[in-house]
Amino acid sequence: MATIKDVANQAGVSVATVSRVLNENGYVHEDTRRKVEEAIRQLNYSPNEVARSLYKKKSKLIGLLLPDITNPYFPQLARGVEDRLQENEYRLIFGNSDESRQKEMDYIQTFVQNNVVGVISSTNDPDADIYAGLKIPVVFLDRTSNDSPSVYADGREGGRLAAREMAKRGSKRITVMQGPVSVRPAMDRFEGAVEVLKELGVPFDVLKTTSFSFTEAEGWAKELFRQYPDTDGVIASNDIVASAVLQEAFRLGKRVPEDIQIVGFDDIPLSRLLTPSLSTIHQPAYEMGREAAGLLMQLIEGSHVEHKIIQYSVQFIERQTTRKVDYDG
Amino acid sequence: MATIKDVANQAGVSVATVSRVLNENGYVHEDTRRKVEEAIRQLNYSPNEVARSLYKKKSKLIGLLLPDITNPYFPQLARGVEDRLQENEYRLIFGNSDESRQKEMDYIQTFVQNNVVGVISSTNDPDADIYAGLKIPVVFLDRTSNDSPSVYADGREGGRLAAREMAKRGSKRITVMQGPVSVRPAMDRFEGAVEVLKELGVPFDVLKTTSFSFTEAEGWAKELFRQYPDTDGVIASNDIVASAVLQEAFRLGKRVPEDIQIVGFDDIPLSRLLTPSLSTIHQPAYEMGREAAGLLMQLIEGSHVEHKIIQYSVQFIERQTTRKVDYDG
DNA sequence: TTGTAAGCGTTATCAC
DNA sequence: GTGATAACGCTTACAA
Repeated sequence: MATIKDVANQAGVSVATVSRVLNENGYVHEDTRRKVEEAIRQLNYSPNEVARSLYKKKSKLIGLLLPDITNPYFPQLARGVEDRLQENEYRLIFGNSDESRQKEMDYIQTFVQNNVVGVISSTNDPDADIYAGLKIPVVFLDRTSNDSPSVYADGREGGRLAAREMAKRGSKRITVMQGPVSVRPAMDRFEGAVEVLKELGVPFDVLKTTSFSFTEAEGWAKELFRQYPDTDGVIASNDIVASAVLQEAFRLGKRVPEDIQIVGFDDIPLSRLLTPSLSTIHQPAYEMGREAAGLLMQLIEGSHVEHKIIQYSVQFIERQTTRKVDYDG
Repeated sequence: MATIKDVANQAGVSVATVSRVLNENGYVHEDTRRKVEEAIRQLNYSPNEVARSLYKKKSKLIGLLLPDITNPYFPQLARGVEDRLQENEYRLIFGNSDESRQKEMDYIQTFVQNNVVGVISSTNDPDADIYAGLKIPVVFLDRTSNDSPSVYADGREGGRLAAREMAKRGSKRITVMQGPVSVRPAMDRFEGAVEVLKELGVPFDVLKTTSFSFTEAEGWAKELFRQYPDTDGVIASNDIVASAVLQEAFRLGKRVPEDIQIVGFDDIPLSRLLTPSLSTIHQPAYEMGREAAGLLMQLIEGSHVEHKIIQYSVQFIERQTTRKVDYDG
C-alpha cells in the first residue's frame, strides 16, 4: 500500500503538503494541489486510518452492541444504525452480547482499544460502571436509563395497548407472557399489560419465560396451553413467541382469532407473512436505529443536543389474530 | 486512558520491559514482572490496539461483508462467523452491501484502511478486481469462485432435491421461482430444479423474481398465482418468498399441501413456526459461518490449508407444506 | 535481564 | 505556500 510519503515523492513535495491537500486545510497552491492529486490517483493512494486514528486519538469507528442479531427485531435496528452512520462515513465494529455481562465488557473494552468515537448499545444494564466510565459518547438503543442519551419505544404503553385491544375484542381469560425480567422493554410491556388488565378487571394469568430464542419459543407455547388450556387471549412477549403460540393453538385445534386471540410485539417483517397474519404492537425499529446513530453523531461532533432521550410511540397493528370490532371502544 | 509509558513509570521500569510482559516474549525477571502486572492492574491499563496495529501493520480486525442482514438467513451466517472469531479474539468490522457494487467497494476500502487482517464476503462477484488486488486473505461465504477459498452450500443439489421431492409427492404442474440472476446460489438452485424437472418430464413454469426482500415477496406471490393459477407445486427461491406464497395460497382458498405443495430454501428459524410449517432445503448457515471464520484464521496465521473450498451438503426438511410419502422413491 | 531508540503513517506546529 | 519535525502508543532490534 502506498503511503503519504510515496505520494509526496511522486509529486515532488513534502508529506506536509500532501496532508494539506488531503485534509483541505492550510494553504496550497493550485498547481501543487493538482500535482498531488495526480500522484494520489497514480498510486491509488488512500490514507491509513490507523495512523490517523493514532495521532488524532479519534477514529471513524463506532461500536455497536446488540443482544442477538439472530432475533429478527435487531437486524432492523442494526440496519438503521448502519445506514445513517454510513452517510457520514462512520463504520461499525459489531458484536452480539447474548445478554452476557462478560461478553459485553469484552466488547466495550475492544471498542475502546480501537479508538471508537462512540458506542451504541442495547445493554440490559445501562447504569453499569462500564458505561459510566467511558469517555466517549454512548447512546442506548431499545433501552433507557435516567438521563443518558437513549432511543427507545414506549414499551409500557405497548403493553397497555395490547391489553386494551384484547379486552375490547372480547377476550375474557387472558394470558400474559412475561419475558426475561432482566430485559427492560420486556418488563415494561408486561407491566403495562397487567396495569390495564387490572384496571379493566379482566381476569388474567401470567406465564413467565426467560428468553426470546426460537428454539425455546415452542416450549413456552406448549407450557402455556398446558397451564392455561382455556385461555382465550394471549399477549405474547414478542412476535417470535407469538408465532409459536399461534402454531401450537392450531395444533390443539383452536381457531384463531375465534377461539383465541393473539398479539405479538415488535412487528418483525415475518409477522405479516403468517397465516393468519399476526396482530402486533409495532415498534419503528429501523427509524430508531437511524435516530440513535444521528444522536450519537451529534454527541460526537459536540454540537448542542436538545432532546437526549427519545421515546418513540408504538402502535397496534390490527391483523388477523385478533377479531374485528365495528364500534370504537 | 493510561499508556504503556504510565505503566512503565508506575512500575519503575522502561516501556520495553512492560511490552515484554504484555507480549510474553523476551526475558523478564519474575520480580519485575510482578511489579509491572501490579502497575497494570492499578492503572487499569489495556494496550492501545491502534498503536499496535500501526506498528505491526496487522490488527485483530476482520471485515465482514453481507448482502443484507435483514434477510433472516444472514444473521445466522454472521453469528457463526462472529462466534468462531471471537474465540481467538478477533473482532468484526461489519457492513451490508445491499448487492451494490459501490457500497461493496467502499467497505472493502475502509477494511483495508483499517488494517483488517482478513475479509469474509458474500459478494456476487468474487472475481472482481477488488478482491484479486487484496493483499490479505479473503474467504467467500455462501458464494464461490474458481479456487478462491470459499464456504458454501450445494445450491444446485438443493434445487435438484426440491424438484425431486415435489415430483415424488405428486405435483404435476410445478412453478419454479427464479431468484435474482446476479445471485449465484439463487441461480444454482434454479438450475438444479429445472435440470431434474426436465429429466423427470414434469411440466413446469418459471416465475422470475429480482429480490429476496420481504416487501416484494408478497408481490411475487400474487404474480405467481395470477400467471399460473392452477400450479400445484411451488419451488420458491427462499423461505421468505415461500412464506408469502403460502399466505397467498390460503387467501385464494387453496389447501396446503393437498392442493398445492410448497418448498422453500434456507431453513430460516421461522420456517418451522409457520402453520403449516414449511418444508424446505436446509443449509447449515451457522456452521458455514463458523467454518469460514476458521478457514480465514488459518489463512491469516499462514498455516498450511488443506481444503480451501468447502462445500456443505444441503438437506430436504420434510414439514407440512409437502405431502407424505409412505414409500421410498 | 533491562533500557534506548528507531520506526509504523499520519497531522499539526513552527520556521522559512 | 511549503517543508522539517515532533508526537500519537506501541514493538523490536540492539546495546548495555
